[in-house]
Amino acid sequence: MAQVIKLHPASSLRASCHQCSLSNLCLPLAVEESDLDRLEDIIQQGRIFSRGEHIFQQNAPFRSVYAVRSGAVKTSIITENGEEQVTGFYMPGELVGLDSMSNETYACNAKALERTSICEFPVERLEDLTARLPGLQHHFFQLMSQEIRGSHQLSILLSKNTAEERIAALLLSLSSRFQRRRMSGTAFSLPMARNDIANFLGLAVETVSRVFTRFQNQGVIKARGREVELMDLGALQMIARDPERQSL
Amino acid sequence: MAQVIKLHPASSLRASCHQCSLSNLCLPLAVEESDLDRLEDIIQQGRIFSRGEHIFQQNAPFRSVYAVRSGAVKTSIITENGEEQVTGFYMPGELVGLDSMSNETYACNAKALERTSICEFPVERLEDLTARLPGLQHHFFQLMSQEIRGSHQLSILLSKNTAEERIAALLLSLSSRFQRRRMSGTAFSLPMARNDIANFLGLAVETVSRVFTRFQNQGVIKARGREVELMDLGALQMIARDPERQSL
DNA sequence: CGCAGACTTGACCGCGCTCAATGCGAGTGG
DNA sequence: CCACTCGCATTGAGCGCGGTCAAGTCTGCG
Repeated sequence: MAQVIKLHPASSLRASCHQCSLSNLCLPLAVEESDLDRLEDIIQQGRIFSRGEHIFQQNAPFRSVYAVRSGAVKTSIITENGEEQVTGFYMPGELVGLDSMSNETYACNAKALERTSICEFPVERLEDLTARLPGLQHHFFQLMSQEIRGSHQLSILLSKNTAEERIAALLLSLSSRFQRRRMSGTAFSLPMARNDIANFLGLAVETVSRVFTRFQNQGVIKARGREVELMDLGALQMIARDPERQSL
Repeated sequence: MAQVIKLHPASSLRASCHQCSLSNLCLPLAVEESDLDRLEDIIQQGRIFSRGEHIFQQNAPFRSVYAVRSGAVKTSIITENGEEQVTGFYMPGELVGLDSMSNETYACNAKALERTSICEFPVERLEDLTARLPGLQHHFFQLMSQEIRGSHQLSILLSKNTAEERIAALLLSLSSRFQRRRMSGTAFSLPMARNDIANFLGLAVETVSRVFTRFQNQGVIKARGREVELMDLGALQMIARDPERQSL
């Protein structure tokens, strides 16, 4: 079982919310510098999970929410008939586990898609803290609200859009999330397998594969394995946005 | 524009969170009696909306979340291409608007499906209060978390299940929500039109209609217009749950 | 080097969408 | 009271997107 890695003296780790390049994503701008110290006191920072390792498992007792620091995380639910449904992909700066805050147990599985560094927020102490820091409470309301809206967006995607539209939307979402981290928004490596993409988007793997090659033949993307290059962002946006697009 | 109705002296209105038969749905059991008084101070109670009237509109400045007291509410998003997507139906005791707490504006429209009574929670004052009452804060985290999970469930329904399974699941959801209010869980009147059901479930109206008649021919339900009677709950659960069901 | 898992490609078919017509109940006015 | 209309619901015919099944190919890892 992975443990908190202590490569540095505690003081160096303590300081890292301030230093962390993600702090304005994962943490609120609204949180004062002084409040940041209080937050850091309760956080377990930088635990490493290797590829395929679970961060938490469905139905395990709920203790913490988790921020992705590097790498990528996939969340999924095992339905009553034993099938897996991928509910989300989480990139650095994003919070995992907010959907479990109503329960005594985790509502989904969270698994590292690659070597991933995670910060842990124990909820019991977090709720004490949010009660004392109105800015932090507001931030958490915001984060959860965003999660709801994101999930609504996903529902729309799944219920109204074609395979091409769904995949274009996913590629654009990943693009903007890479770009937010000052990485290339047009050439990146997909952290997840085709299977996960298909499952997440409610498609068959074969369909995902076909759409990828179709996009490639149209010159919209280049893809080899998990390496993707978005050649024509405009075209992708057209595809994702406009169900009634005419040509190409 | 509808105004707060003042049929009773203020004192009578003031007391009604205690009296309200929904209080253990809409409000936390965790909230102490004494805290309930504080909550009541900030609530606008019992405003009436007639059928088709908006409770709030997408992109309007966000001020409040709303609890349904009687009637029913439909929320929807207008997408960039001008299409409507129904994101939820809200019954008495349920909170509307939680998906907007990350924003300065409402993320969706909320419309009364029938004559509906609504309690309003101004968020600015609510956040002050939740910061002082840990139980209330916890309750709101729970409510929002439930909303996320519900939306994930919807995503699964939309991405994995057939038309019959989706409709069976909706009927069962409505059934249990009516039952929670001590109303019949087997015979009720749908608050929404077929169109809304279709939109919500990502289906065509024609498909909804066909599935209703198919269910009826199988003796699983009786339906005439919006009046529905669930004849065989077990069968419905079978249909909703098990994609690999054999007979019937 | 060889195997397993991931990805691609092809052939076929069925669910659910589209288009179009009809049924039906409620509200309106002559 | 009936004729008319309008919105909503139902029913039918046809078809296309994407699922399923089945090979085949590529890739990485031991």
